[in-house]
Amino acid sequence: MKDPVATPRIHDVARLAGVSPATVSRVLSNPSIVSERTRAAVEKAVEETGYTINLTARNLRQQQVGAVLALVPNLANPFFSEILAGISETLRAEGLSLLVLDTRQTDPGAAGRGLQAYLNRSRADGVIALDGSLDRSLFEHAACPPVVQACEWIDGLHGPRVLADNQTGARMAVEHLLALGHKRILHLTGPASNSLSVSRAAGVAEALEAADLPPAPRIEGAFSLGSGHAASAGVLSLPERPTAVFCDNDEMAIGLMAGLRAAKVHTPEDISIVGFDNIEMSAYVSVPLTTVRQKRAHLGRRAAEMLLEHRETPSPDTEIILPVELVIRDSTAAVREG
Amino acid sequence: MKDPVATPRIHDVARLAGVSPATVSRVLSNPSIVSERTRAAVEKAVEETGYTINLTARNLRQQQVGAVLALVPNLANPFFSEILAGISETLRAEGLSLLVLDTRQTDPGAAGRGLQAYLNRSRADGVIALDGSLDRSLFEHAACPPVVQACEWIDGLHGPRVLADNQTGARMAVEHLLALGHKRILHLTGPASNSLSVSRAAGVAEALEAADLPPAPRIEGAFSLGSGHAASAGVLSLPERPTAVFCDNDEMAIGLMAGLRAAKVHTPEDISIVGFDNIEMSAYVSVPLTTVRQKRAHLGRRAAEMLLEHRETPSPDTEIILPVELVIRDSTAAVREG
DNA sequence: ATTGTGCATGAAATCGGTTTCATTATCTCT
DNA sequence: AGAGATAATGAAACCGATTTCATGCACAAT
Repeated sequence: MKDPVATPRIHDVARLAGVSPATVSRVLSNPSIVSERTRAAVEKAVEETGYTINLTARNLRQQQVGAVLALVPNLANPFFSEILAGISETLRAEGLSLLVLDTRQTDPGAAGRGLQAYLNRSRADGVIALDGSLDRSLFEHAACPPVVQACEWIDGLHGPRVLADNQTGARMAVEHLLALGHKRILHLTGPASNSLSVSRAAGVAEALEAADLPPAPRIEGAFSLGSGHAASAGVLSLPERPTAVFCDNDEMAIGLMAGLRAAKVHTPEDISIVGFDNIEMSAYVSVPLTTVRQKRAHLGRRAAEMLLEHRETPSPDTEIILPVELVIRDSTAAVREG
Repeated sequence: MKDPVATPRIHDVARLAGVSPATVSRVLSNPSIVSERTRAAVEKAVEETGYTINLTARNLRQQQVGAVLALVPNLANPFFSEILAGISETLRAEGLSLLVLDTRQTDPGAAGRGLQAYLNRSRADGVIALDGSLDRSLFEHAACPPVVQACEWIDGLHGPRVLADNQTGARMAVEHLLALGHKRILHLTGPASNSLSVSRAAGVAEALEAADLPPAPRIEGAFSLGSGHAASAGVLSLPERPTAVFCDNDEMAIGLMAGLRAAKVHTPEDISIVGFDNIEMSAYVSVPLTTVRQKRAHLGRRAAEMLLEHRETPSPDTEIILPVELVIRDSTAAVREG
């Protein structure tokens, strides 16, 4: 007693259409080389049987996987998920699947081990790395598929990248504060080793130097609401309280504002605040946030496109820098005291 | 001149270890049935060659894909990405990959068509559907892998589900408002047909009935910050302005507060607001939001576990309802006017 | 009429594992 | 010692497509 509705195979379609499996395959993947008569017959047979191709079999034969892996530091962070949305869009147009892996998820000790298993040509045709804190050695294996770095980058790892113009963004933010008369500007950074923090610090330094001002003091955060909130204590305890803070992302900026508000320090009257990223929420908080806009979905799309190109013709160290723009809202104002 | 560093195959390992490919395969997937001597030899050979298994080949033979597909309505929404994180965690422990698809991404017309191609046994071993707005017919095909619905559910679609206790959550929220003396309570809903909106409306009705109050008037939103913001106009133009609003999610609640604030209507003095979900941001907005907490990561984990069980022994219509809890913050206060 | 050219197609090899089945060696029990 | 059970292993079939290669045929050119 065999299964009465076993899913049809290419062989079944071939028999019904009175042709060989090879011909069916050709109709499906390269119709132009098949005569019109046969093509019609095969298409009819496909229709009748409800045949759908077995991708695993095709992939095995074609030595590919049909999927791209995205490595994100934190899936729960909307910042990354919007980039993912862009990646997904581009991949889908190519018929590729998107695999997602949260790099912070494994227990720290085994983190490398766990990841390594996924960085393999048999698991994905390519990798988009959104996490700059990973070790380059993870990717420097023969078995590792082509990698494109997006948004953040990994120290010393070669290969194509697509980044936002972090340095210019930070410079514009600080220039905006300078234009408002601020001179004591604090930089609330991400983790010190993070590539974003580094390049944004460069932008901050650039703007201050041009204005003949000393380097900005820094407080190190973790890109999270909580770390921004926690930083408020540090900001307020400084001997010379800053009149403005540039934050490495909007979440820290929002957390910081919440902390300052609790201490009766108002934005922007008492202190101006600038963020980075322009997350959707930034426009809806009680003091809409001045920030630097990155086009995240676009960044994701470009990363995916780059990966597809890179697979065809491996490009050495192409680097795409996407422009950013300053969005001025209500969290920045002219400095009050001289 | 052949490739000097072709990736090793199981055959190469077998030759080096002086055994057959079959034995190598056994060592890799079922070591206990191989003698200790041979096992050691094979493991040494694996080590030396740096062999990694070709998953596509294994999957073809084993008639599986090694991946689970998650369907999300909007990848860029943090609400879903946190559930994804939970799903990912469970899958990863099983060695399965997580495929992600944004269901709103295809052009609306072809939406079904595009999705259909992914709802196929050759693309995934199982599906976790987080989008209740999809049509059940998409899943009612022989070729569709087992489906578990999570968070939202699809009208008329059978199969296991894991949901938050939406009705109780809404009831608790409204009971909280009633206890504060509110009687004119408005319900800011998601799209009318959304399964979450429906069951939360039931909870609202339940609470009001128990208090002998008429049904709550409703305004329909779209679960977004923008739609919450837009709803403020509607709230304020009502002939009898409500003293409290229960919102179907935190984002709408935050958007609504922003809109009310702009109209100089203060929370909670002038109007109390309750949200749903307890997104991280809710604790950091200027008036920390009273809301209903769902454990999203946990929900994701349970959904994945359910799918794994369901694959082994298809369970009919198991439904898991996860408890929720009320988180009281600052956006609700006793009603001022009698 | 013969040879050459190109198109359409089928037979069979192929991708790289897993699994069945048969075989041999080893051990146990009477 | 011989029969039967058990364990370890290899040969070959298998998963389901794609692709190479060979073949047959129609048509054009000589």
